[in-house]
Order: sequence, then C-alpha cells, then structure tokens
Amino acid sequence: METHFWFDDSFFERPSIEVAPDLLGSQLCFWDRRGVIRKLTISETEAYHGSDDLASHASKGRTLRNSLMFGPANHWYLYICYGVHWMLNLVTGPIDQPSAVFFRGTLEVSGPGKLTKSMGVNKQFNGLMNSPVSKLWLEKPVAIPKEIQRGPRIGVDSAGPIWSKKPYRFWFSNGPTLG
DNA sequence: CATTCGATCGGG
DNA sequence: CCGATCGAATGA
Repeated sequence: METHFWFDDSFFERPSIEVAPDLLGSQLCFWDRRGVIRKLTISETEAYHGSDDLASHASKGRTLRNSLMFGPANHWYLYICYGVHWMLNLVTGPIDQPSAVFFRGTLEVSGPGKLTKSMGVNKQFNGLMNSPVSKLWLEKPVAIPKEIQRGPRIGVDSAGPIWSKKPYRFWFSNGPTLG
C-alpha cells in the first residue's frame, strides 16, 4: 500500500534539470472556486538552472521579484508575464542557489498562462509551500510516463544563442503542449 | 520619475 | 503577424 503521496523536500533540493523531467506525470492539485479538489497531470515542464542561466530571472542577481528563487526549495514562485498571465514555478535546489521548475502544461490544459487561469492561481500563492495546507500541491504520479522528450525552452530567445537553445524543456512522448 | 520589456495568448 | 496589458527592471 503506497502511502507516500507527497514528495520529500529532498526531492526538490536537487538541480531543476533533474527535478523537471521527474515531475512529468505527477499531479498538480488545487482547490477550485467551489472548494473541490482538482488534480491535473503535468505533461510539460521547463528547468531554470541557476545564476548562470541567462534565461532565468536569477541571472541578473537578486531582485524583489525573484528573491524567492534564492530561498528554500519546495516553495511556489508566481510572477505575472505580459501584464496578463500568471506563471507558476516551484523553487528547487539549495538555498542561495536560485533555480526553479516552470510548469508549462498539463494533459488537461496547454500553456502556462491558461493553466494558472483555469486553476485560479495567482500572486496569492507566491511564496507558499508546496503543501495541501497551501491548497496548491504536487502528488506523485499514478503512472510514470515512459518516453520523455526534451528540447529548447519556449520564449527565451533573449537569453542568447547558448542558453536559449539548452534542452531544458521536457514533455511526454505523446507530444509537447504548445499554447 | 520615464521608459522599456517580457518564461503569453488569441485573433487576423 | 500583431496588439493587449501592467508589474518590475532599468536608467536618467
């Protein structure tokens, strides 16, 4: 009988490049507007590696917005993009070594902006722990996906030729979920 | 302060 | 291809 539905903190204290593919197939859980628990199956993630990663908010050092990335792993990092869309990330790695996994899509909802909108997730979750107490949490996969694909991250051309092409996006073999 | 710029999306 | 839309970052 499997009783360990939740990940240990140590799972997220690893490099985001390891955590991002390992989260594929796991359940993104939240309470909807009516207080009903919903679970979405994560199908696409991206890894933002560290201060060296020019595509990461952390590459320019600590700021008000990105300070959570420098904190302990296993906390949500939310920020708004293009003035409209909330982007959902989970902090990974050790303290003072900023990295995160970005949630790009689930089997049910494709696209990072549509994902948070459908979940009703926004800034109010910024800095909260990945825990049922926060009403936003991850649970281990029911079935681990077999063929994981990887390729360049989306929308990071400004990171330059090296970092924009790093294969830090991961998805199921049944296809990437592009917005 | 003033200006620029997005880890996007939906509509032509 | 392009405009929406606004908080945060950057620079004067």
